[in-house]
Amino acid sequence: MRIGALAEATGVSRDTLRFYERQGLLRADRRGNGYRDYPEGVVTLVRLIRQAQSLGFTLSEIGALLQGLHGGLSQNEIETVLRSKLHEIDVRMAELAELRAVVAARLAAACPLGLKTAGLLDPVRAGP
Amino acid sequence: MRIGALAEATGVSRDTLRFYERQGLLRADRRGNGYRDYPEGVVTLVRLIRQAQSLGFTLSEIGALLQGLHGGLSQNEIETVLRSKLHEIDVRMAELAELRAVVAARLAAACPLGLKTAGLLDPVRAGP
DNA sequence: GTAAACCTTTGAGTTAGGTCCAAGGTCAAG
DNA sequence: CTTGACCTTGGACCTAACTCAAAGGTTTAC
Repeated sequence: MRIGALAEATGVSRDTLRFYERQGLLRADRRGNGYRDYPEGVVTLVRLIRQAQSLGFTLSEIGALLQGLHGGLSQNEIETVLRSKLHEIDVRMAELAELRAVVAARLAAACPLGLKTAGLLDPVRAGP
Repeated sequence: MRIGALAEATGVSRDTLRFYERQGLLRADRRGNGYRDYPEGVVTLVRLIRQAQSLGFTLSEIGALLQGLHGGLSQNEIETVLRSKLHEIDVRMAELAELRAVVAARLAAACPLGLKTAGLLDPVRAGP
């Protein structure tokens, strides 16, 4: 698969794909003429990168994860990386749940406002 | 409250606090000598900003939300903003749950690898 | 054989979100 | 009345993650 097709298939620009390669996230074989030739499954990989990214992981974090998955690390190291990512995800999810509760409470309270006098953006409380 | 105390209380640098002010996220009164004087509740506000930020909201998104909360928008507009934020949070949470499943499945499978031959980073499947 | 649509590289520019620094004003303590 | 810890501004600089442009090689289509 050449870069144009990959760009087309993933919605990620050629420039960005080349950028990801420089960052070590993607790898491509080369044809005789110097053109990149992406291996099978690269579309899925690019999609995973974008997904992880949209969730706040940096490219270098993703790179570390992929290095593991790519066989550069031992079984044990891979597990460690995955476990720590899992933990991060759980933390993020908990934070999101918290933020959601704050926003939902504000919404439920129809937000009478008094930003200065009330506790600004404290979670809405029950009692007086 | 002066800027140093706020920085101390929130763990956010003075420079960053001034930056947030330029971005319209924070507001401070001025004392006779020109020093910023932050109103009550600002610590909570800064913490909320950081929290939202850590979840992938941009400063300008946060700014829009705060404009609403700050009374610049009508009750109705505020509700709309909050509802749309709530929706975004829900989408994010769903995405996170998905990513978590992928990573967890990889981990459970102890990731035998074969990145090239297997579907790279597809969720691990059951049957053949 | 030439035009269009691909591809290559290098290198500069952009945006977001800070971070640092210089030059200087303010204020409490000794 | 100086020292030190505050504060002010303006502007330069930094990293991440792109994005674009220039100059040129390759393939396919006519």
